[in-house]
Amino acid sequence: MSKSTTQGYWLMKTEPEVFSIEDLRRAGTTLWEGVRNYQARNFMMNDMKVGDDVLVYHSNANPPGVAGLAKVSRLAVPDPTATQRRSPYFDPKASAEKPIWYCVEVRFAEAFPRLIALEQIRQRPELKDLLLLRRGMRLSIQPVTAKEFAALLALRSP
DNA sequence: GCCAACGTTGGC
DNA sequence: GCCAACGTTGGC
Repeated sequence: MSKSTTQGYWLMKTEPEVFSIEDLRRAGTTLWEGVRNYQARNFMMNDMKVGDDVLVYHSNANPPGVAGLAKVSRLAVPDPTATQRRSPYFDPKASAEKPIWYCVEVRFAEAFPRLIALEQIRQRPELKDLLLLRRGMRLSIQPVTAKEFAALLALRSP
């Protein structure tokens, strides 16, 4: 895959106790630091474009679900935490010359009045193919189709 | 806290 | 390159 010219849609997981949609609201923008999985990194490095829509998903939460929306605001740059010795995301194999890890910047767009709960998503037939619902799916950054994005947004208000 | 499913590591 | 051991993810 490589960067296309069409609108892209993504789902990005975050643990709300670490960084929630409200944290993103306060920050305005943030580098999506700490991704240490090659497949997820490759999505950020190769495919995510400024203006792509991002569903912010709260994982390891009670209940888990999509908490809000963001937009990609900057193309991937080296993840600064990879070379910060005191960061929990420090990777001794990374260096300024060979950063290994990259991250995009995202900008807060909206926090949903109500979480779109995982359980609610499971019940929607039009979302049955969502990667998130696939058994054993742990990928922290996932592509979403335009139809799935629209179907998810339709669930955002009661 | 449990544990299934997955990714990574490292010995061979 | 195989694969067992280990660490992590994340729903429950």
